Amino acid sequence: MHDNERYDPQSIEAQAQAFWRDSHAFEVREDPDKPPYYCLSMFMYPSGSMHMGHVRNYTIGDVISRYQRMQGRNVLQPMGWDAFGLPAENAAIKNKVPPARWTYENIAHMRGQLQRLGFVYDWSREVTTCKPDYYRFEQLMFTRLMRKGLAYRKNAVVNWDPVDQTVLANEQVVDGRGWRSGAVVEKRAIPQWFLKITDYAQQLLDGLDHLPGWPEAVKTMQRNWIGRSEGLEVHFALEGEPDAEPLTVFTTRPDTLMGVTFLSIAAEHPLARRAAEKRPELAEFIEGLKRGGVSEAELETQEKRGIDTGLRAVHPISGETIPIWVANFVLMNYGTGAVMAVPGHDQRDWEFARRYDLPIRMVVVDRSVLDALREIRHDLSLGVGADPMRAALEGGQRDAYDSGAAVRVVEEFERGILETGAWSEHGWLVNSDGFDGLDFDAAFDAVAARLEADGTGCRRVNYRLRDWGVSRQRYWGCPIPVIYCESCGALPVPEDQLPVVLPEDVAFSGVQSPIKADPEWRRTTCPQCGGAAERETDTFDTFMESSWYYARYTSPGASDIVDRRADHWLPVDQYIGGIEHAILHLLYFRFYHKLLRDAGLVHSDEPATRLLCQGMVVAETFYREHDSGSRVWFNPGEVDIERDERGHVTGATLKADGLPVSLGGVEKMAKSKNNGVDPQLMVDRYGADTVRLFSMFAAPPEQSLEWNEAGVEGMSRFLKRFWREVTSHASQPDHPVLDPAQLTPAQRTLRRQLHETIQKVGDDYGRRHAFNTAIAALMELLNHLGRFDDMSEAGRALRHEVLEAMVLMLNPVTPHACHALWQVLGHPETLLEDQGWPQVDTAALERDTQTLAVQVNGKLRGTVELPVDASREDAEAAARAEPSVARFIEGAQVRKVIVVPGKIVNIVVA
RNA sequence: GCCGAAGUGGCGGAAUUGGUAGACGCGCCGGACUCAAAAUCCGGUUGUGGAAACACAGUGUGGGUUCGAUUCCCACCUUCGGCACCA
Repeated sequence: MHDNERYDPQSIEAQAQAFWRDSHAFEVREDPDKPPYYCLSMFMYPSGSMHMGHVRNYTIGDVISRYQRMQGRNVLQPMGWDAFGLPAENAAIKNKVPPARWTYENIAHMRGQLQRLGFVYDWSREVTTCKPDYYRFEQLMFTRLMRKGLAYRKNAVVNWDPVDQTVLANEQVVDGRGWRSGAVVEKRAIPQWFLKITDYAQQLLDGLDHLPGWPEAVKTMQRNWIGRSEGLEVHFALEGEPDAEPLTVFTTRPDTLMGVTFLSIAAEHPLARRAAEKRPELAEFIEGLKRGGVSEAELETQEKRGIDTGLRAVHPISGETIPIWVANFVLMNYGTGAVMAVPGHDQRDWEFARRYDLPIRMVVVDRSVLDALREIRHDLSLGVGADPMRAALEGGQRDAYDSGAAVRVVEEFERGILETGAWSEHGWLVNSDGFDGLDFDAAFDAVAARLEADGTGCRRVNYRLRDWGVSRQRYWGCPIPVIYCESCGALPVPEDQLPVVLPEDVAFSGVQSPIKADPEWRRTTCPQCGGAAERETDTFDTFMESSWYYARYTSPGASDIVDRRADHWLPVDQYIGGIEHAILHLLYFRFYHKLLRDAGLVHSDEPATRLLCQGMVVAETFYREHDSGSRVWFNPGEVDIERDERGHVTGATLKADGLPVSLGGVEKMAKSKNNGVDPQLMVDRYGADTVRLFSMFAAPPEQSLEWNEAGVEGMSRFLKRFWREVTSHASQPDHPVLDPAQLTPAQRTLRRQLHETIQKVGDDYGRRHAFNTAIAALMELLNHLGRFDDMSEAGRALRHEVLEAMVLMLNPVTPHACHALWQVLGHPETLLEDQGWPQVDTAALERDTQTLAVQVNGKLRGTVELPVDASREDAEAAARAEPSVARFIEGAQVRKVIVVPGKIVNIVVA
């Protein structure tokens, strides 16, 4: 039996955790009699020790899992390790430990931390992605994709450190320089493996419409990332080379075709390279563009620069000569690597044209300009085309025809386009030969028809999404299962030779991958001709492992990627992870599920039906500035906050010396600002339940959560109070039985509050995932109970009902305390095995009266208490009679009265 | 640069479908208990004016729609997340 007075989290938690562990309480099997529920939290990168972001993510998953289990579902909640990746290599260099050893030690430590927080996983399904028993199936899948033609090899650009002679991750490029060597990074094209995610672009887009349980923000970001656009491919013949391959561009604005004044191509475009052979200044310019990294943020924020290639194209409709420029903002891997420039109607082209003095032409106008032009045309009997219009505007005839106003409208609009900036809205065409007067849609169709008839273009759907480059030139990753043979080419490693094992016991200097440095490892024989051959030494992007782990959990020990058990559990019912994964991981995850489906391994279209993206954990920062300007950061635990008598923060002092420190604002918990709070320390100080409770209470799950130790103490106080309330009630010798029909008004009120709380908490946990308000409702209920000092038999019976329901409702968040208190309340069985969610007694919810707010002209002036069945007339009469209201309508004319039953009466007076 | 999100008391946040802004917690102020302190319990706490009743203002800024807007629309500001090799 537990100590009836004092709440001692350390011993309670040790007992509960031992029980869950020893009884294998959360290991599940497929059970035809119970509805399955698959609750998945994003698995852990084994960085060394758990941080608050993990605590938050996994508490959410654990609360949902335990809640769903109380709803009678067969809940699968697994955990694993996303164990390959760059940090292990960095740690290896720093600490002179092989990446494998560092990783396995971290996993062992962090697994213990998860258990100490009371997160209950089915550990029999644990996956560790750096082990051959996991990655052999990743290799198997890849070889199958190769055979299907969904994996292919092509050149792609990477960040190259010319000093270290190595490829750098974008993260390792700081201000355009290698993070270790400090050398200016270059772009370099090397052959790499790709998966054809673009073949699935339309499916990935359409699938979003069938995911009502995913946040709109994530779906919108994915839609924009996939970036479907409908437009035209336009072929511009090269001047003087009618038989050469034309320069093809893609445009979503065919209505602006007649406003093209130049073409822009990427530096890597074949035409640019060809032209550079004859023009040293062009070659130099292109060479200069190789400096710097490859990240899109870096490319897109660069100053827009370009150079004339000297090549000329022919406009497919007007036959005009159009110059071809190389521009640094044109990306080779988007569209065709070439764009038509319409400076009058595209802001980026406009800026480029102004900078290099290229012509700007107005070919689309708004309604008012179109009408003005029509007026001028009528008066002057001229067409809308460029030259007649110019003649009309410049010919000095405007006054003679009394069209000055119309002329000014046109001139002003055109001046805007020439001098202020591009007009990029849809409008009506002018200066466009036979297309004048057409609107966007009509022009689109007319231009498409014209080009298709001439063979100079066609309609086309284009996606922004690019194929997924999966090659990494690193050691600590899954080896790509490919063999290169001089005579047979690139071949998949035969299935019976998998896995291709990554050696773990290696010396790692950081400059070169040990498997690249080891000729023995590389050497193999060709599976086709039996001749000497070499292995691929690149490894997979770690997003490969995290794209299918959710499926492997369903089929532990399966001899294929997954087995039939996958369809029992999939799709995942609830997936939980950080918003930073909104695009990349979650798109690859969805893509991979479709690959598994098309391989016949699963029979659903999407991997997860509901998604919750939790926010970051942030904390206040504290620092002192040295004379040199450098800052020393102090952990929140080392600092005391000072306040004035109103509670405003006035400053902070360091505990160590009592002298002031500066406040640096609230930031994401990070080593660089030393504001990380160690979960382990918090668990040691307050217990896991308190840490879990605070992380669920302090903010709604999708917002950022500010860690604040005073708030943690508040949660500890609540749990102590609850513990005392239950234990002192349980110390009463007898247990009267509740008769709901025989209650006093005060008892009925408390019972109504209880059942309203049951209703709200269930809705908050299950539907809204608003754990913070669920906990607030339980706190309120405890406050009501604290004021309820009825020690009659009925009063004590009601208290018992309230406390029992509260133990059940708090159980998902604070399972250790509830495990103990359930027994304190006299239940011989454990809460886990036998108890469902408390039932709402709808009879207890009924009320006799309700409160209506009364407004005069929308301002609250009072409230009235009325029977629940009061009519609108009764409500209006009671509202008018209320003295605080009557004052404001006296002597005024009542224009209108709005009655919203059960809510409000608004009296509108003149 | 592009895509997405957020902004409410001293602080974290609540207000679920356009209907009483500030639930709940922290902090602070006052009180009880105590020789005292801690712990605990009780009360108060958006701002301004007022002894009070009460009045006025108030949800990032500026506009708009509505009987009524934290909630819907337009523009803007600030902060945060992502941008394809961090995971």
